[in-house]
Amino acid sequence: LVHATLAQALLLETRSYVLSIKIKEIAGLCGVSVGTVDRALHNRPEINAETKEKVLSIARKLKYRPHHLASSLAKGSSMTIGVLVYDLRNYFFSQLVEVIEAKAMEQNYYVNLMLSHGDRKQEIDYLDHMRSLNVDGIILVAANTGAEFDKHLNSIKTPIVTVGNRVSKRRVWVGLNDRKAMRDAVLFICSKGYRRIIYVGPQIAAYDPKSLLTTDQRLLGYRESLMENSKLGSPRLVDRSEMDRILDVLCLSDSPRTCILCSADIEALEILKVLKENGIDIPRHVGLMGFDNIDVLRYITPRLTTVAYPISGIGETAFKYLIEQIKGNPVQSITLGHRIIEGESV
Amino acid sequence: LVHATLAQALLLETRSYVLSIKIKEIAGLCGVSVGTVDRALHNRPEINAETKEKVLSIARKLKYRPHHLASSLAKGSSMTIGVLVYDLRNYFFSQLVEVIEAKAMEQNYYVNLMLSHGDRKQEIDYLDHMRSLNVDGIILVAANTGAEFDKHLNSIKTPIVTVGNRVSKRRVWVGLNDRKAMRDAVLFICSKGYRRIIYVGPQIAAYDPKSLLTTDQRLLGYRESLMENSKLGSPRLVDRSEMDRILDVLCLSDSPRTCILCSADIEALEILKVLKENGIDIPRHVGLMGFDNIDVLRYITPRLTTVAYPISGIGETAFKYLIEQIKGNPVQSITLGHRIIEGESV
DNA sequence: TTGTACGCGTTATCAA
DNA sequence: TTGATAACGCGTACAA
Repeated sequence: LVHATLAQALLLETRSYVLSIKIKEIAGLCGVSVGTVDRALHNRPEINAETKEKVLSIARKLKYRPHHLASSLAKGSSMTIGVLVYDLRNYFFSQLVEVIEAKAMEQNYYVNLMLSHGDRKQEIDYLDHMRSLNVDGIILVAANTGAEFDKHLNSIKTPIVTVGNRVSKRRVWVGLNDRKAMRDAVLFICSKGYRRIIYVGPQIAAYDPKSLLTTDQRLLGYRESLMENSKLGSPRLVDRSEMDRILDVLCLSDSPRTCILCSADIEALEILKVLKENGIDIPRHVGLMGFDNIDVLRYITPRLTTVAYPISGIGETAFKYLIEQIKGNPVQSITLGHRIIEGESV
Repeated sequence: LVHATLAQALLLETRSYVLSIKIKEIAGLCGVSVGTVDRALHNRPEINAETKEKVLSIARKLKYRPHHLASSLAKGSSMTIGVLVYDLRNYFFSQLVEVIEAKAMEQNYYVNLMLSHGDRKQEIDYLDHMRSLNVDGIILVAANTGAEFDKHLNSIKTPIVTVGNRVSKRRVWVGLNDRKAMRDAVLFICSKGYRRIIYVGPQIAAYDPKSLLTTDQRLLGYRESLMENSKLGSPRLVDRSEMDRILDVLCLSDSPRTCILCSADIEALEILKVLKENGIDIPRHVGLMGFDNIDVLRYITPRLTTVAYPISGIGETAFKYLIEQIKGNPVQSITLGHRIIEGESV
């Protein structure tokens, strides 16, 4: 403080709480160089204990805070991971993000969350944006798939972990075997004596059997197991957008025992609502099965039968794998387990 | 291109798609200065049409993308707004964030979303972090309240709009009149013939009547209207954490007609579950009312009576007001309307 | 132990 | 119409 000029002393008085203070100003106030201030702030060894204490005390007094942009630019790293998901109203995503954020905080990482709304252009744009923010790694629930996009991801020289939707089979990924899970669902329904299974999901018409998107994998699982199981008849698909057709398709009067299998709980809830409104009893008149085990199911009656998987586990694993990659350690993809939750609806 | 050296030509071949290219490199390839490249990229008038075209074509070819950190640091602005909320599993927040993100995208703003988890220290830390990111404005659902925090917010020289919880009465804020809304809820319940109203909410014990937090305002509204209405008896409060006590408190046998009023729908759903499990019929044995009108209510039977308000409107308004502030236009706080949704539970 | 000076990638202000 | 150069705030190798 002895070196402080009048102007600097004044600055100490008035500027605290007003403008953010810079390393250079602290240096001026302490009568040392910016290098020394830096050494004090990052407690490096090469510094005298007294000067260090002086610098730190002034820094505290003036509530110094490093300017993150500047430091990230200089270091080429930002202690930040980018997280890119579709949408937050979807329980899977909000839960996933919560877990990742909590884990990141523990390890002093910041999270930069972006929403693609499932828009492929937007997704690419945000990924490029993330790169230009010097994020240290990216957790991605991809809307794009395929070789070209995979190549684009490679061109971003940042570690990436994909979650849920797979971009390609080579890329690091954390998720579950959606196809197998849906096959298990069909088997489960069968075991309960149903002889017809209708599938309801989004964008049924645009379904691509080669796609690695979870929705397509789920539909694929359903189709496959129906094809293999002759007594179930051929697959019957209803698009989410034509939910009102569900009653026609059911043709309750003459049908064999029927179950509606949904690509997601949220579809199942929508159908449940329609069925209730039409006085159709579940599971007496028709069975209903969901997928995801979203949290609100605990408030729904009848208890919905569904497929559960560890969302928190997926989030934790994705983060852990990302950190490993950032550290330079190689990691592999992992498939987490699923299980059927038997409710009262099948 | 004529000015490109061999090394530079090589660079053009191999480096595209590999590393991000910089303005300086484009300048080198085009044989112009960085200033000129900048003029071309930001199509400023002071540039020759030909050179501009040349620069732009190279930039396109090499997929130039401005480095956001560097540009934000230099400009002192980042075309980014910070959004700080509690938690994303809460429908109010996820919906709010979705709307803000959509609006921001329309106007070419990026969003940097952070989660405070309701932690006051964390909140302050993240706000400081935002400042050090040169965000142009902040939308804040505050966990802190009071004069001191208000002062701290003033010290951040960034436009701020608070949502929901008020920090102080002077600060720009968008929300609803929670207190009045809860008073209306009590009146509504009364009008249905109930003579006892029990209130369920979080942290009842820590309730501070001077606080501007929405939860406290809601509880205040309940207390006030009960005090003023002698035939309802004195207020009875049950903390969320002791939900199991609810049945004892009810004392269904000897009681006057009772309704449970909840600080939020999510509490009401929890109670609904308990009541259902105990075979208590709603609204015959007891009434139940929520607050928030969260989206999942559409799947719940009986239809829950609740208080609704325009979440999207709040988000849009908050964003609009923030942009106005960023432009330097003064804005005032605004209270949006609420209304009671009459279900089948009261 | 400390100070200097350059680099991070862009923007902006001068001269030329 | 251009180019050189100083910011932006911090990190760091190198010299002292």
